[in-house]
Amino acid sequence: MTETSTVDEQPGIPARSQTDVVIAGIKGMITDGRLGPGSRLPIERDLATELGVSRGSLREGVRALAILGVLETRQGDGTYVTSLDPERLLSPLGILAELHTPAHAGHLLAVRRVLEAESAALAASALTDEDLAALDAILDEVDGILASDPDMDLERFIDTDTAFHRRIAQASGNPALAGMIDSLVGRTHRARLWRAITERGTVRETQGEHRAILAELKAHDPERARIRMAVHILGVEEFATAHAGDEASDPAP
Amino acid sequence: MTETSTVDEQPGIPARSQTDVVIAGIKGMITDGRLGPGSRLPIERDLATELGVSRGSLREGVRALAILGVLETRQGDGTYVTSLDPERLLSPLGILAELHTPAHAGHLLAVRRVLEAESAALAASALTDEDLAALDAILDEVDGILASDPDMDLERFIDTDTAFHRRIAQASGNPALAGMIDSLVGRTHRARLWRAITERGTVRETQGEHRAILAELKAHDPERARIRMAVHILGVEEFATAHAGDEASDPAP
DNA sequence: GGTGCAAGAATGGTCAGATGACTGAGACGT
DNA sequence: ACGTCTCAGTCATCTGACCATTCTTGCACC
Repeated sequence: MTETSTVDEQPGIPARSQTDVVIAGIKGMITDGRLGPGSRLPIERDLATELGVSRGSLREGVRALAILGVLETRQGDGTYVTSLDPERLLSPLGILAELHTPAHAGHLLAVRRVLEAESAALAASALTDEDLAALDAILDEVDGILASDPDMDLERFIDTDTAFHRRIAQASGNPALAGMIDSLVGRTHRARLWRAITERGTVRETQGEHRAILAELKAHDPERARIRMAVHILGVEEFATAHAGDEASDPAP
Repeated sequence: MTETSTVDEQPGIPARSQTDVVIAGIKGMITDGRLGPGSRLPIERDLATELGVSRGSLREGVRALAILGVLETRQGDGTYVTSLDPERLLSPLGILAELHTPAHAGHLLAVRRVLEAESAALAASALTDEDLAALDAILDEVDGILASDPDMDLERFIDTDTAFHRRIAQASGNPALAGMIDSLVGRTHRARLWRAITERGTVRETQGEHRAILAELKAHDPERARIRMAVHILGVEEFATAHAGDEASDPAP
């Protein structure tokens, strides 16, 4: 049985399954420097032999690491280590945004509030005129959407909302922070669409709050930007906390 | 070819591979309410048939969702949806802590600083006498470790350090926040051990800072606790940012 | 009737082999 | 030099068989 020999070869790694052997083996290759960002792995057949597992088990382990953003497979070419950037490694965080239970919506929004307030504060000092013009353009587009009420394109509104938050997060200059916010904001489309549909008034309110945030960003005032962003998200957080028992009650700003 | 029929059955889901079909299919079962926390999935053979894929492809998809904390498989029993708690869904975040490149250590620490400062502030209002006694016991244990210098058990020191931060995060009352901190703190053992070994002085300094944090927590002063925690992590963040090019230079407080 | 144990059924875990789909490199033609 | 085609290499998928683990059920004993 190859499991015994594999455990012997890697003392301290309690391998519970062959797939765990694969995951631990590849992670070890990365941490010990044999593989780095962008490295190509040995072909499946050879790597399976090296790790003492079947090709099927190897594939299961590779698939797991792929969804974690560590590896990417290219059919016909090979399997590669990704850039291991925060954006890559944080993308699985979106599953939390998609699948958490309604009882936890408020908790998640509280985390977002903390992160996004920080990113707004950092961005206030870093935003260029070009960035600010781009943010202005996003909000101008929302004005256009609002002008077509009652036939507002709510899908488009959600997209602009996401773009607004994303742009600010990127301007923070911290890729880990931006990646985290991106994952938390970008994958809640369905719930936010639901809220926009059921509570039309929040669309205008959100736009007003976005304008207030942008004004402080333009003033390059970190603390005011932080406060504006925090209160923007706090409204929705309180809504979510109050409606934690409702079906699909996971709103977002 | 089953891929075509599967795409037809789930319009709007651009399935790129059979495993993607599986992942999207199971996620859909969760979001549309057919499966909930703790639910048992159909057996592999039946589920593969239902989704129109082979058992091997089904397994790859299940494995991917398992490592994301969405599913857990029990041999001989079946495959289950997890509790979908933040703790579960955030555990994959630890991969970021393990595999990010040194260039991003400072970024990650900055995120931790924001999150942990917030958790300290929340905890300051929520900590019970029992919690505070437990935190005191942790730091007393560290005093014992320090007393055995130069034969300090650094592994033990790292464990107590982790326990201290974890206990505070849990006391915040926000499981998403606690889960995130847990994932970011709990999986950086190797790098923190390296720092403790190479810079013995930081062990005493850390203990001093932990004592200061605990004093503010005992005083139930959210803002002072926030500041103490922030400056505690800021020191290491600045160290990491200054040594971003060094090998294994990912320290942590 | 209650308890414990063994056997069998159910189900996930693994492997091997075959075939299909895709990619990149090299050869060839213009 | 550039574009196109071919082929070898490699991942993607499927099938079938066997192994390992867990749970359920039946039976024996008290």
